[in-house]
Amino acid sequence: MDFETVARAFAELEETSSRKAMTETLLRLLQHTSVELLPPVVLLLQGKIAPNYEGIELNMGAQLAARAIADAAAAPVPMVEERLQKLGDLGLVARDLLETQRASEAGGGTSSSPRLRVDDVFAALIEIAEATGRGSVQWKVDLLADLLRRATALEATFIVRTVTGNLRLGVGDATLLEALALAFGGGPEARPVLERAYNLTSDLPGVAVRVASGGIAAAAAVEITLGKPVRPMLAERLDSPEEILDAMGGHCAAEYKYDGERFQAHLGPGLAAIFSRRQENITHQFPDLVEALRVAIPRPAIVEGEAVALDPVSGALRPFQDLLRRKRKSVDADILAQYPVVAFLFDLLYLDGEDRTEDPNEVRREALEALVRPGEQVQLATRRVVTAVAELKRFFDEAIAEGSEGLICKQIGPGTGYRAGKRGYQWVKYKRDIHGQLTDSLDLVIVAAFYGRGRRAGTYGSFLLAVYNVESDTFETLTRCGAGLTDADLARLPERLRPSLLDHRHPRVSALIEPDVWFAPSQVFEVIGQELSLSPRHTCAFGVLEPERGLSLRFPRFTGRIRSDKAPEDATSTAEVIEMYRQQFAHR
DNA sequence: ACTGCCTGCCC
DNA sequence: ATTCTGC
DNA sequence: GCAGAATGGGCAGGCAGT
Repeated sequence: MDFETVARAFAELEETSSRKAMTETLLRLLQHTSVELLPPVVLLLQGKIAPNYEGIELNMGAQLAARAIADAAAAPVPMVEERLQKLGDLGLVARDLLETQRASEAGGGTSSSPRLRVDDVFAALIEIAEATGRGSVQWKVDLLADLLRRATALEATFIVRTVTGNLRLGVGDATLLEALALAFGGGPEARPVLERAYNLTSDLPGVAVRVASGGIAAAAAVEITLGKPVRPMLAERLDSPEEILDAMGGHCAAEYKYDGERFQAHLGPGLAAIFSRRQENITHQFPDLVEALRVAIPRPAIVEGEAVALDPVSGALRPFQDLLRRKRKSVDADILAQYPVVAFLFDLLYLDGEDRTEDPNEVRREALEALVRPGEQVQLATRRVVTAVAELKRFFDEAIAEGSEGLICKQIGPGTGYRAGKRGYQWVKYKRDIHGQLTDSLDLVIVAAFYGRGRRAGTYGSFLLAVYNVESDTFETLTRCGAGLTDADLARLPERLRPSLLDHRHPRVSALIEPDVWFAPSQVFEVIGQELSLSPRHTCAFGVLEPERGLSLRFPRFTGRIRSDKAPEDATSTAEVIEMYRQQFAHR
């Protein structure tokens, strides 16, 4: 199969917004794909080269792709960057530059190289992924540049986007499953069957091959397998206990929401694997946990929990940032001692060869409690069934006091099986955003901006925001912010900010980050976030709490309010943010 | 040997 | 992670 | 409400340049 066929379908998908029409396009593509080619085609549609749990990475992103585009189109890298600023998409830059180059060369030898096949492209991507060691960065760039030279401008667009992990077709797993159901399952009725097969195995190319060669029956026969990660059930968010109990039907099981890393452990004879929320195999990060889980869970099982960092001295729970120290390739005895972790288990998906995902929530929890022999490193998530708003509030306060983020509230009763791969209101997270003594939001000064990508091409994508340091009369950066901005906001902001545009950093602004454009401090954004963290990149209170570190905001977003009533000097101050940071630990 | 840049992946 | 938008 | 695409902070690890 020519890659051009895939690229044409991609282009059609990109231009379509109707989901129905997109599914039709996908259907046609899939029907023209042989079973042998189905895995690469499905993976390319997912923008991947392997399922997540296989751990194959390109280790090539936008910067290296830009170099390859420059090579292939015989253009200087700055020209690539200049086009990127305008187009907001490296794939479009590749198309643009290659078209220009080829138009100018058209008179010369029109030796059209042989067409790229899907296999060629896929094999080249795998080769890029496999390149490591000295000289490998340049080798990756060379491989991609070669591929782009052999590609049409349209093909290059999607090759580049695949490499940068940003396909932007409007096609996700759900749309692909719908199309697979139509193509090989006999109709839309097959979708739930395929969805289930995917959610239980995290292996979309595998599901595609199964249904294409064995029909719907083969897909229906898919089962949970030890060693293959199940796609996790996810929670929606609500902000008040009233809404939550309402959504839950008056009662729910509330569990502490620990601020760590969610994991799924697969334990069986001769097998112990731990997967992350996105199905990455992270077994190597937690050798101690693997051993503790083996001891605590003596039977074949799949359990889910949260791994949380501990203070090695006091044993108290530590913030998420501490856990990140564990995210490494090799975890030796020093790291184990320095960054101990504890697991809080909260679900059971599989036990003694049996799929337990259809069991109601409370049945799974009871089975988990009966199964696990808790120890120092393996415990059960604190849980309480609540039936009243006041009770839920009290439990929430307890959770915060004990160092967790809040609660996950779970529906109980008939029909509350584990909905693998779904985000819904069967589980609801309840957590609090930052709130200081004086305000429950932050008023931050826009000091710079970054050009937008994708749908934000041609306007700003995010802003660099600062607090006001009263003593030094300077503006210190606290965070970038791009979430919460509507299309309307983004449409009018450039005009509003134009009078403040500067060539260089304003002398009263202190920043370590290099943005695309600078502004004289003038506009004030109202922003919320979950909590303040120590930051190596932001200058707010730099060096005050820790050497070489300032403060930043976790999960920042714009509230929609521009404080035109406030001057930059009326923004939240450095001192206030320091006080807020200290306040975070007051109730722990 | 040190440092900065880039990437991947947690949240 | 959170948020916005088109269907 | 779903699905997808925008956007955030921050850590380790690998490579390249010095």
